[in-house]
Amino acid sequence: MPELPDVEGFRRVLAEHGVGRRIERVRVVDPGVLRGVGAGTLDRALRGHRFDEPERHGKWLLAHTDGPTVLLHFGMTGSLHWCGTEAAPHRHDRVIFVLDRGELRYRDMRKLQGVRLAHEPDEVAGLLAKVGPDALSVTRRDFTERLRGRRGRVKSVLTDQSVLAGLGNLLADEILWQARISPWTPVDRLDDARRRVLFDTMRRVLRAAVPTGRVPPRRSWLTGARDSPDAPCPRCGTPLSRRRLSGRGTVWCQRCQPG
DNA sequence: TCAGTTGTTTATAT
DNA sequence: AATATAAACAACTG
Repeated sequence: MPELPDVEGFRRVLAEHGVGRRIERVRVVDPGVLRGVGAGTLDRALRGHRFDEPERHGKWLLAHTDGPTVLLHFGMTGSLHWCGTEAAPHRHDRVIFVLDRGELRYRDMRKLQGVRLAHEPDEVAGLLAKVGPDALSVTRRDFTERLRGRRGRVKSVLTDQSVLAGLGNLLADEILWQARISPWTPVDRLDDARRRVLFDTMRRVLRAAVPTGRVPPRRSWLTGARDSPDAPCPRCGTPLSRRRLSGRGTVWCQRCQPG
């Protein structure tokens, strides 16, 4: 699930239940999700510290404390939950931050990404060095600059986290469908007007999705149709087209998005 | 049994 | 050098 709006939802969970709370201990249920840090080190580094206001950058969640920072990435199936200590364990709880009030649980079925630890701000910067500007806070000027001079298909560029951070497969398809731009369009063939439409549409889709904490399945959106195999375009009724683009299942409307 | 899945990295080819 | 593609990672569903 996790794309920018999902991770923004996890940030809110952490902001609501974690900020100001003391970390009593860290229970690593499955060390398979730890990246570059061991269970003992993680626990010792965080014990006694309190969570500060968290940040999100693209699909990364930065769980700051008054000591180190924990970096969470949710891959395709991760999530973050708060619950009381007595709550039943979930099969896919991998790391549990035991607080002085309840627990924050990093849950993930597939373990494609995981949990990192940064002792210093420089270490955080190092881990995010290759990540582009956040899709929700990037300016139109910066957005345009970053698209200019790139080649390849517009969808591949939009989902390239080093160009722009936060857009995944669903969001990219949705934004391009709403902007009436074919995902197969070479990005260097977009003129100023089309780039502006793309930017405005991206912001509109993100702003609609973020409060829901997901990419919402709406009837009037492509998201509401793409899961049914023979679904028509919600806008014009034309049967939707499906094909793989850079290895990802891609859905678009040939009539609304010519190219 | 087989294909597919909302992410990222790596190897290989162009 | 930059892009494109496939595979790998791991777990599960239809």
